[in-house]
Formats: sequence, C-alpha cells, structure tokens
Amino acid sequence: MAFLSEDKRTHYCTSITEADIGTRVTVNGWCAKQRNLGGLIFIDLRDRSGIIQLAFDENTARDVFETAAGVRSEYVLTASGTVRSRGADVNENRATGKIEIYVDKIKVLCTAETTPFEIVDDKNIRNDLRMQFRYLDLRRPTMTENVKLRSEITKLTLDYFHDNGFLYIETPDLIRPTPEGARDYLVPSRVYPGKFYALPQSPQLYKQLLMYAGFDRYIQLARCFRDEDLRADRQPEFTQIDLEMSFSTEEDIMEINEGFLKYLFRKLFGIEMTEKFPRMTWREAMERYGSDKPDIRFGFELCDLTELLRGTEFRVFAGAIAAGGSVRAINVKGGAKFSRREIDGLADFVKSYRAKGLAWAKKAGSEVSSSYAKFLTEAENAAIYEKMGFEDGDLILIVADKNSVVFDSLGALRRECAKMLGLLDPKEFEFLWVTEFPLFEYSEEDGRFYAMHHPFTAPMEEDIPLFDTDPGAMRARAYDIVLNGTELGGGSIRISTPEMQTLVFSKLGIGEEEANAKFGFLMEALKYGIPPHGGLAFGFDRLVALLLGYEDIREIIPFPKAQNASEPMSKCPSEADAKALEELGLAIKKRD
RNA sequence: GGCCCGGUAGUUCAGUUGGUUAGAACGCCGCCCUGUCACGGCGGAGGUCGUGGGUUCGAGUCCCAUCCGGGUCGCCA
Repeated sequence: MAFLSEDKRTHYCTSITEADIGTRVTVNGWCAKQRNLGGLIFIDLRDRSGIIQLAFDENTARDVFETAAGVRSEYVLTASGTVRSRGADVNENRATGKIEIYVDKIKVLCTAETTPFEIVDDKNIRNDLRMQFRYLDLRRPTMTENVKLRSEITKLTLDYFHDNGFLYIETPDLIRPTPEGARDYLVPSRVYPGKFYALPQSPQLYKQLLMYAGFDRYIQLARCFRDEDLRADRQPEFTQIDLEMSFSTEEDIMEINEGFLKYLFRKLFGIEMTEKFPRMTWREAMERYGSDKPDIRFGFELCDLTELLRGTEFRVFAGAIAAGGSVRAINVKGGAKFSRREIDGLADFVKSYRAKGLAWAKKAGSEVSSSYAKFLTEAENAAIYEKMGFEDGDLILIVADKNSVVFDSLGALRRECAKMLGLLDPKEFEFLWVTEFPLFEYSEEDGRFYAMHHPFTAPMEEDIPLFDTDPGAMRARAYDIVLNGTELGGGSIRISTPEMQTLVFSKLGIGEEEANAKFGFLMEALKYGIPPHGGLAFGFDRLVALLLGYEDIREIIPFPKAQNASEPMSKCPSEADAKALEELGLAIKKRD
C-alpha cells in the first residue's frame, strides 16, 4: 500500500499524552501485539519512542475492523484516529497506559513473516541469533533505548567540549602502519602495489600535529581499529573520545575531563558529583590492589607478608621469596562462608593467572581451618593473623610467586571474591585517577624496553636523570581514568622537543635511522616551535556501557563483531574477488 | 595459540544409570470470545537432538573429530 502524505505521523507513539484527548492523530509503526477479543480488537503499536494502544470496536467501520483483525506481529502500519481516555482500564506499566487511539483509518504498509524470535525484552535469546538478525534485535525496546541513549551521550560530549573551546577536527583513517603497539588492520594500496595503509589504532600522531599547527584544543569521536582478540569490553573497531590540549599540564587535562564526567552524570542522571575524584600513583595502585585499574568500591586490599615470612621453612613461600618474588595476601571479609568447592574454584581461578597455587585460611566462629597453617610455625601464623586483622567470617587468600604473578592473581581474585559476595553494585560509580605510570616496561621475552603508554609520552622531570642509570624506574607524565575497575581512558603529556624524542626512541631500541624512516615527519615537525601539550582518550563504548549498567559493550554497539571478529549478519570478512586481488598485486597463500 | 562452558520444536529450556512414540512454556495456524494489555477458551501443526564418524542389541545421553556461539589467559603501545 502506498504511503501518502496524509499517512505521515503527527506524533511518535509516546509523545501523545492525556493533554491530546479528543484530538485526531496519526501514528506510524510496527504491530508489537494484536489482541482480538471478538467484537473488540487492540493493537500495541511500537515506534522508536515506545508503544501506544490502538482500539477498534463494533462502531468501527467494517473494513477498518477487518483490516485490524488481519494484523500480525511486526506488520508495519499507519493508523489515524482520536485520542481517548481508557477510563478505569489503565495499564500502569506503560507511559501511555491511560490513553489509546480510537482508530477510524488504518493501512497495512507492509506485512511480515513470523520473526525468528519474539521482539520482547524479557527473554534470553542466543547470541548468534541476535547477531544474525541484529536489525530485529535492535527493535527490542531495551536495545532501541540503548542506541538512543548512546546518541544522547554523543550529543552531551560534543556540547561539553565545544563549550570548553575544543574544535572538532577529523583525522585520516588511511594512515601509515605503526611499528609498535597492537596489530594494525592493513589496507592494500592499488596505486602502489605491495604497499599498505593501516587503519588507525588511534589518531595519536595526528592530534599531536594539530597541536603543532596551533589549534590549541581538539576533540573527535574517533573510530579506531585494532586487530587483536576480542573480549566483552573490547571490539576490533571501537570509538574513542579523543582530545588534545596545548599549553596544559596534567592538572589541566584531568580537570577538564573530570568536569566532563561530572557533566554527564548531571545531565543524564541529575547526580551532582561535588567531590574531586581520588588519585593514586601507579605504584600505590599495584601495592594496594594488585592492579593499575583498581575497583575501589570494596576493600580486600593486598597485604605484603614477605618480610614477615622471610625466615620461613615452608618451601612454597620460601622459594618465592628466594627467587626475588613476594608473598602477599588479601583478607576477604565474609569469605569464610565460601564452601571448600568454591575455594578450590578460586585456586583454579588464580592458576589462569599463572599462579601455582592458592593458600587459604578461614575463621568461622572460633574454628580456624587452613590449607597451609600446619607448614608454618605458631609464631608465623599468629603474625599473619595479626597483620591481616583476622576475624570471625574472614577468608585469607595468599599467593607466593614472582611479583607480576602475585599482583595479577590477587588483583583479579579480590574482584572475583567481591563478585561472589555480591559487592559489585553497577549503580555505584567510583572514579579514580591513576598517575605516574612507568615510562618503560621491560619485556623479558624480547630483551628490550617497550613504552608502557606510547613512545611519545613525556617522562617526569625529576626522573630524567635516570635515563642513563635506571630507565626501568622512570615514571611517565601519564594518567588513566578508572571507573569501577575498568580503564575508561588514558593519556599523557607528550614529548615536545626533538632531543627528548630521540632519547626515548633510543631507549626503545629505535635508532636515528629507523626513527627517521618511520617517524621522520614527526622528528621534522618537532623542530618548528612545539607548544607543551597533552591529551586523553576515552573508550566511548566502555563509557556508555558502564553508564547504562552493562559489562558487555556489544549491548550499546548497534552492529558489533562476534567473538571471532566476524559479523554473522553480513558474513564478513569475506573473500575478495580475483580481479580486485590482481589489481592490488596480491596473491593468497594457502595456510597448512 | 592454550584452557573452560554451551548447541534438543520458530524461541527459551527439561530430558534420570544408554531402553517404548523426545516433552513443557512461549510463539505460530484455525475456530470462539466486547475492555484486553503476560487477554481468555477449544483444537492443531511443528524435531536429521549442530555436523561427521565410532562404541553398543539399542545413542539426545558414552567416545573421537569437526563447525558454531560464549567466557577467559596470552595478546590489547
């Protein structure tokens, strides 16, 4: 049936209110549900705003009534009629529950086959089905709402930064492959067979160049691409709120971004966050929480038992200490109620973080049970209980290993225990700035230093003398913003002189020749008057997900990739046709 | 690349130590029904138990391989 101008909506379904009673309206949308009571028919009509009820009865014109009787779920309709009160028959669960449209004209614009799953919220649907029929999944009210809220957060973001003097500037998506960092998605060049562009992992160098150019403040909702394995909070293509500021210090950047997050909470939830976000150095975060992105909604802080156990004869602990590692523990308050099976589960859990085992002690009433106490002296046990404040209901969990393993496993363990005890409230938001990250990270495997943030990050002034003596101990002018244990974003003050950049490259094993080959334009640019500058990038998908209470960013990405990086709906990636490969000068080598 | 969990009507699931014709709810189709909104009543259709192989008198159930989905470690400057 043709859609005519007279069929166009006058209102979205839920923009009709009691104030409209008596007026004539037209709505366009999908049949969410038809209820036929014989002489009386109701249709729930859904559009992106929500649902309103259409009503038909014995006074409805015969043909209109017959059409309504034939309407099935997901038929596309236009309907006109008069808004009226439902009297006493109110549906309290719906915004439009007190009114309905008494229809005098209806058109089926399009019929629909029965959908592979019902278009309702309160049902679990297999992930692969949701992905294959994503356009139907997105019709579910919650998903529609998520996409709308994402749009709203986009608007607030642009408003805030615009109001603070940031210019929205686009950077290229076809760029030079980056030698360090994540794997690039490569794009072959037709004009230069055998050469490649890369899709940006972030617009890092371009935003710095924008500062060199004098734009002072830059913002972009940048699409970024990383060819690495997926996680619930990680997609191969994602969006960053990317920004950079000239003539600024860490303080300025943290302040403007803290202001942004507070602005979002005010505008979205009406919540005024007046307190300054807490700050913590990287060193402190690792020592106290075993993580550079600690969830500070709960305690269970790490406790170092190394000194206390230095003389122990228990081989597991003594061995770790002798090898230069440590023995650390957390006290899980309320964890004594975990069953033996659950504690065994925790031991398996830490093994995935390369820990060899988990020692535990719990106190229920006056009863203490423990996996390791019999191997320690009475004095050693007493000292541990004293230091950990061991009380009724507590569960002490100890890991002894090299430091990286101890931190990784205990850091993950405290969160796992909090989850088991129901301490993770998604409606509670605890922000944290983590500062003074190490500048370099040593890779045992490759026998060299890597930049912990990226190779353009400036070192802290007072650590510059360590370049020659102990580069591993140098701290960077880098900071992360953490929310409830998730890294929401990070940034740094950048290097702004060629001398410093050359020095950092050299510590990374990038000689002058290689630096010039790969970053020649940057080295050149640094000669021509560079303002002090720095910036930050938020993971926009993670931000939206956390604000809306999701752990899985696919709930707020309209068309995400599946875990194997494919897109089941369009079946991508797919093979290229022979002609295209020929033009690109590419041949596909079969894998064994 | 490693490890773990899952795949049974359209959907969500149940299916006992391997044993008769594989069930339920919702959805779907038909008939009835004037205030429903999780409408109700009556009736009906709908299954290669992911796929392939094996063990067995007999496999949804056990074994092997494989595909698909999910989680996670590595990875993610």
